[in-house]
Amino acid sequence: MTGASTEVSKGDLTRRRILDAAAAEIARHGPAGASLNAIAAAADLRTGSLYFHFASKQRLVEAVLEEGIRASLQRLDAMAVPTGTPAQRLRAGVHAHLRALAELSDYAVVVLAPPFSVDAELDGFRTLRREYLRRWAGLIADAQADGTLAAGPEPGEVRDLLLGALNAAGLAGQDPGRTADAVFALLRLPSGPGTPGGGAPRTP
Amino acid sequence: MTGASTEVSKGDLTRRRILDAAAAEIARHGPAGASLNAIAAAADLRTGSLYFHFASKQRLVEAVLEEGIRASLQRLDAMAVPTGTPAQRLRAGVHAHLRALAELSDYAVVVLAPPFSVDAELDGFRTLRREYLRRWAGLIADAQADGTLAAGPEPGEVRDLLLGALNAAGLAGQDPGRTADAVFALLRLPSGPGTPGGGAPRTP
Amino acid sequence: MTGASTEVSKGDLTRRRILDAAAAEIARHGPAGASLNAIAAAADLRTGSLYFHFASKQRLVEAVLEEGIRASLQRLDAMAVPTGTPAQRLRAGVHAHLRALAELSDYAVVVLAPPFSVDAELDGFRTLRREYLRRWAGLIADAQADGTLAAGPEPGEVRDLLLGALNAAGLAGQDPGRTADAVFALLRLPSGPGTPGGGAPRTP
Amino acid sequence: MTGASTEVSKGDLTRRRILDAAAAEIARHGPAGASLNAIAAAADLRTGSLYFHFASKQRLVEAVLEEGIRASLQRLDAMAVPTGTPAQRLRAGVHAHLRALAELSDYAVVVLAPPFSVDAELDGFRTLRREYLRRWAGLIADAQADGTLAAGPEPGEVRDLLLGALNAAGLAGQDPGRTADAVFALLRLPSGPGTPGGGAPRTP
DNA sequence: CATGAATGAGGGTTCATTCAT
DNA sequence: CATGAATGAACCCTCATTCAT
Repeated sequence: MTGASTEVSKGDLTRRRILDAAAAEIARHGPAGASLNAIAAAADLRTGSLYFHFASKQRLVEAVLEEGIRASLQRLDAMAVPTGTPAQRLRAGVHAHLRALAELSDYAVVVLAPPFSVDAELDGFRTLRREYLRRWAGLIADAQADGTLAAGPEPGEVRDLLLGALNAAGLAGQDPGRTADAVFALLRLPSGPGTPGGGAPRTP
Repeated sequence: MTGASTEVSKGDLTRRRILDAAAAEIARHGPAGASLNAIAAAADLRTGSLYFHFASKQRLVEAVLEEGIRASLQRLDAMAVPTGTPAQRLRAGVHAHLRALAELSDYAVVVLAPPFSVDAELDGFRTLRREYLRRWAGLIADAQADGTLAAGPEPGEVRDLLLGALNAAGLAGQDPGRTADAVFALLRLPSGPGTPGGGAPRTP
Repeated sequence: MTGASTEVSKGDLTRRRILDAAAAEIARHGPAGASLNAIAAAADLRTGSLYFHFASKQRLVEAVLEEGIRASLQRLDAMAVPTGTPAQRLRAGVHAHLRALAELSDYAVVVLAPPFSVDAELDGFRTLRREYLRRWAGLIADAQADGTLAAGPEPGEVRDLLLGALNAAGLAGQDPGRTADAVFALLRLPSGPGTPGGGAPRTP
Repeated sequence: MTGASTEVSKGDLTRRRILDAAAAEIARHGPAGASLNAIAAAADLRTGSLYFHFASKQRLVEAVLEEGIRASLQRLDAMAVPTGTPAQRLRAGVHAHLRALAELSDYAVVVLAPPFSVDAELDGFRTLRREYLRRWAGLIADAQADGTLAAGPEPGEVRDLLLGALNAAGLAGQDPGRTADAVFALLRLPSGPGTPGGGAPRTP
């Protein structure tokens, strides 16, 4: 054998390079406008070599989308843990989402800006995205239940508005900390003692 | 007779058909992914004929973008008139924007979903868009000045968040009236007597 | 208008050039092995230009096949007219088929040598081919009925054997007249007065 | 143990699997249209592994052709033995050819449907094929000499017609026994006592 | 023996664009 | 105004082939 079981093979590294290049291309030109030629060039490969790692452009796009939503979900799970008050958890969720936007950059753009033709089956992506949205709806519902957020509108509606706001700021390149503060202020959330450590966690 | 100045010529009608078809194509596949063949087919023309009306694909895209932002600006001007309290004007602006989203459909998608490659010069579009954003920043600043909105964050920041929220709801096809109510509730705006006529204007 | 109604347009001429080039390519390499690049080059066009005249390679192949079987059927109709004795008509059919092979060359090869992947729908072709085979089965049945051919085997079986023999000779480039004489001799058909004019018609 | 000379090694088995898969692919899509990827997949190998057994696609095709003609020749040798009357030997040859068509299936198709691009050198195949055709010409000449077949046409001509007829029936999947009977009837060969054992040998 | 990974050439197809008619 | 016809570049993809492991 050539190494321990946790070793990343040469193929895995290439695959990652392709994914990164694809995320950048798709972020810039959309799924339909993204060029495999450009992606291959950015990954330092000939175009045909992509097909050793992904069966089609469609599959490559799908992998990028999945990767993006998977990483976002992971961040949300890590921060918005089920302990704490609804307000605390809501604030943590906001921070997680903004962090994902900032850290995943191209992947986030791809995932979050999808009016355009994510038309195909993409089942893996859709499943993960639904899970992400469901998680958020839960956070919102709890916050509505204890009065942190206005109780009238449906949780799904509120979630769409909130994520829409966060995405717009994140895609525009706003600093996550500032954005979080602004959102909390607009929503009239008490900013003080809710967050452990007395302040909003910033991205490192 | 081909004379009277207010008459819409055959050419103008064709131009409009092309614009509508282009807006739909771009909304579906993005500027890069939109096909002139498909646009021409939807407008009941041969592809080459497009070039009588628009000098290039770039110019056609530009015209669609301009048309979308122009119509949005027009709606904003018509509703958020400089009379009334800041709160009233803010509420009117929200209604105008949601209305534009609902009524302009494809054009709105094109204008509002812009991470992707609006790469070229597009000066006309950019000028109008800047004007639209400036107008909104004004509404926000006034609302912050009288306490309707939290005063901490910068007006531009707030505007991006607010429009981001509205766009997300609008693109998702939410009912404008419901969305407006939800937004006002979240922002803790008094919903009652602020709006002339005693309630939120709905789209007809 | 630019000319009389029977005029062949520039497009029609190009279409014919493409068909001829395609027939040659397909005859040489089979449908699957035929290259649109090569066909376009032989027709003095760039590859993409083919698509103005044919929607796909599949459609082009289909058109070649149809053209070949159509021309064969036309020759059969012209020669094996329903007057005359069964023997006369059978002999005329043989001459017509051999003539088609000789005159249509590439088209004939394409039509007659089809073990390979004529996999798609090709309805037009199949209909014409069935008609051609039906016509031949009729000729054979009549010849069996009056003793010209042995009566035991089914007409369809005999037709397949006979056409198989003719095709093999034709594709090998044998002279049609010689081949016809050989076939008649093997089948012990009286060669003399059966053919109007006292002999087998030769290709000019 | 890997030793004994009659043992089939693992490599030989793999080689056979490749040949079978190649014959099927070529039969379906022609030599030019056949894909090494598909062949490898059908043989349960990665594409690159084919090159351990065959130096190139060309060589693989050549091996399939050789195998097909070699097996046909072997059958002809086994049945059309130089004892017996010319008529008996002709009949035996017909049976041998039809049997080869039925039993070799894909290999037979590949060998017998050769308008398409057997373009390369393929010396082994050509030599064997020439031998096969020479053998047949001998059978025919003898049959012409004793009046079993019409004496006019050249033996090579007759052979092409006869094999063309048999191939057409064989490729169409006709039952070998029926086909043989039909051929003998059409050629007015006495069907009775000529065949040893009093009847046409059928395929088991 | 076989695979994983890559390559360059070519495959069929669609693209935006041009221009004579 | 609009079309028919053509083009060259780019598209996504598959090919046969190589070679280190």
